[in-house]
Amino acid sequence: MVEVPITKRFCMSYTYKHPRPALTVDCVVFGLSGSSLNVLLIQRANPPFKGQWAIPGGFVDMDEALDDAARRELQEKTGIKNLFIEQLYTFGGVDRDPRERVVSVAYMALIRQEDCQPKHADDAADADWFPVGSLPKLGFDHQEILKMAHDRIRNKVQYQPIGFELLPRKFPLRDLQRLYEIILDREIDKRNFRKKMLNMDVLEELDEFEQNVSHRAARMYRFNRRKYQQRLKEGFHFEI
Amino acid sequence: MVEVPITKRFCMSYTYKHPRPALTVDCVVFGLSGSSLNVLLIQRANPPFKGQWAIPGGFVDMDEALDDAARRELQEKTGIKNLFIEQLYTFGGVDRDPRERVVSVAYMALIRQEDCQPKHADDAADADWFPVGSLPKLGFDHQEILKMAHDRIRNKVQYQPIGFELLPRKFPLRDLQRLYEIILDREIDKRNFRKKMLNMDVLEELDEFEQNVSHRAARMYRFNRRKYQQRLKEGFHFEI
DNA sequence: CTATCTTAGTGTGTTGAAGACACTAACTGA
DNA sequence: TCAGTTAGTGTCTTCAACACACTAAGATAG
Repeated sequence: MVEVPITKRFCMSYTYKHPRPALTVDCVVFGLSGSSLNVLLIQRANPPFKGQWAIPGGFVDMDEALDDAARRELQEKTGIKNLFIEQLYTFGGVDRDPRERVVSVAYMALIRQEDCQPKHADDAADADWFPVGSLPKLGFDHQEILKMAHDRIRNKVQYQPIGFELLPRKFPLRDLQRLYEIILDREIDKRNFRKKMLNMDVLEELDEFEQNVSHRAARMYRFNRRKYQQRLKEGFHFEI
Repeated sequence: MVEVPITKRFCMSYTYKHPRPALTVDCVVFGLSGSSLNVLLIQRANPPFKGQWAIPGGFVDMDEALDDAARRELQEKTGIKNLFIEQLYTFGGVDRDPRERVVSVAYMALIRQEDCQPKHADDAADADWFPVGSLPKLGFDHQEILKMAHDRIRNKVQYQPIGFELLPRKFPLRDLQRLYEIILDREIDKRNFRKKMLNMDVLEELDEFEQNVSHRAARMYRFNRRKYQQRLKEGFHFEI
């Protein structure tokens, strides 16, 4: 069971008694723009699937944990450091990659889209946001990964306060409601939504209001993580 | 990105330009006995952690998908072929294994415990069932894996009909209730339980009764997967 | 065969949350 | 000051969750 690289220094190659799959992380990055939930995709600069769009990803270094690899990858692609990530699923079909066996640990990340200018990494011809409703054809099994991520966010947003990761720190309730409407793809009654959300008592009512709107300005709120954690301990469950 | 083994035939070794972690699957196998939820553990025959208990696992072959590796592993350890498995999480901390970097895809399996005689594989000194409430000290990060599996089954049993995987095909409602009481670790009201369960209309009422009991015999039921699938499409949600 | 023991099997009332629903308040700009 | 736009608010109905206790059926022992 013990396999040690026998050559390392001089020829930079690594030898094992048994073959090993390559290990990568792939990240489905969600962002929210005015009216749609979006995914960050990169356009592949190299074969296979050259020119096609795919979700960003890369190899796991030997000295970094999986989460760290995902974070690094995302920082390279988006420039953002401390974003919300969560492991999604590991895809290990034998022929996922036409070149060789590659096992990929997929992550999901949520990001405040306005904070982020997609960067063109050197392995990408382009990088851009696409609404989840109208995605281009994707390379590899990324369609499947994306579907799983979409299912996951749609589910999870309903019982964990992860939606806030997509909004600015301070937001009017209208925007929070819109977020849920976009992700869940259904209309929500304004009064019931406010009642429920405010009753959970995890939002902080601020003495600030929207700026530069040509109508009554809405009050701003902020998610209070401290209060949320505390309420969790009291047996509370976030639910929308 | 393209790494091809350069030697293969003669010395049976595999060389890559970059180092690769070893890849394993580990399985948390749950079974139900009279009064407790149990986990199948093996006692390690070799270092590291020799003599300590651990969850069964092994290396992923190059020509098998991850799920297949988990199934194979389980068949080797329990002799059972078609059991319920579900991918849990992938553990990839840098120092999980003292020998070298090992990334492990953890699975959860549910099994009808009475159908299963744990087999002593050659890498195990022993194999046995332990109640989740009183586990021995475990090697590696298996404590953490097990906790995650336990959390997962406790959650999932409430909104997916996976509990049936732990029971014989035909069972009295009492046993089903007991299953939930054991897994959720709380008492459930008999009338409410029956009302709810039967109203979901996914159980088949059989014309069979318990045998060899010294009191009124309970009617037997069977989970009807076909009906369940059908009801799902109608927008139904299993919930207990 | 009768009494006792044990578990199976059943219905109702109360309470609280979810959801449907429409108007007034506040601010802007012409 | 009037028109336009969005913010912000309360009540009623309905349905599911939960609490709760007795009768029915079969087995066994005297």
